Amino acid sequence: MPELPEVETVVRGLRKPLIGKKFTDVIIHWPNSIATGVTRLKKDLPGKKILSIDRRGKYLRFNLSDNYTLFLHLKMSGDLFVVPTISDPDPHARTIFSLNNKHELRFKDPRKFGRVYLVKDPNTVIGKLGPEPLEPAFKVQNFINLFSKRKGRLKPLLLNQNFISGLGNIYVDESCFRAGIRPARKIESLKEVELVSLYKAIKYILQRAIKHNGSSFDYVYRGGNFQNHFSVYGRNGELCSKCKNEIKRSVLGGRSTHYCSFCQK
DNA sequence: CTAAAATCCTGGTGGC
DNA sequence: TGCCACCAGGATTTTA
Repeated sequence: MPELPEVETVVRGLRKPLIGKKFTDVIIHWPNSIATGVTRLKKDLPGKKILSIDRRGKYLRFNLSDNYTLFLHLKMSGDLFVVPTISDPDPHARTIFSLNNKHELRFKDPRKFGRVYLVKDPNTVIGKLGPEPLEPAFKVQNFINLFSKRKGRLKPLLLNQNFISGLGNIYVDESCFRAGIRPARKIESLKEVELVSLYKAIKYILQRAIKHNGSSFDYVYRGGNFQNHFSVYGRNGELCSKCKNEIKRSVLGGRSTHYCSFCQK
């Protein structure tokens, strides 16, 4: 489900209720989601204190005491809530992290694609991720350099987390629209001036989406409203806001793709 | 090599 | 109302 702006929004919301708390237990309703093993998680997590929470790509990272790191990936339908232990049970809560203050962190995930990792070495989880698009150190020249020797279509490359981290289906389509580039463009055909505008578009779209607390959908609503500002995503059949031609939909890399065939070259 | 398709899953929607 | 095909914000693996 969530891409960089949604994960960032979740992280910001979890800091206040979680930092300084300790895990006391973990209840696992879907063992397949525990990527680093049910036994290890049950044994090693209780007693660990949450020192800080941040994000790397689409992974939430909990920095714990004793140099442990807990990573959560929400995949398509995951979400996280901190609620009192006495709250009504949630049928979609696949993993429940008990805390030492009569509250618990619930990993809600209807589609069960989400994953939990508890590790000592963070690189085993995030070691291969590409650069963070919003890091100040990530300059336009760094972005341009990424494209050398790359082949194929633009969109699948931007979705590759080892190329650049954090982008997903929505924000790739929106960024391509803003840059005036078709998602299906061949990498080799991209001019430097186009990569510059793509770089700017990605930063602009992600920052603006974070300001709106990300995007919400019917079945995963978390308060964000950037879905009301989509230019092309999910708007196939509607008219382009810039040129009034029809927004098209195609399938690229197995993903639904939205673009304006007039504005995007 | 690239690229599409299948896979992991549930749930909502729209057509008939 | 029921049934069914299809769709979904991700990412990896298999097949062509």
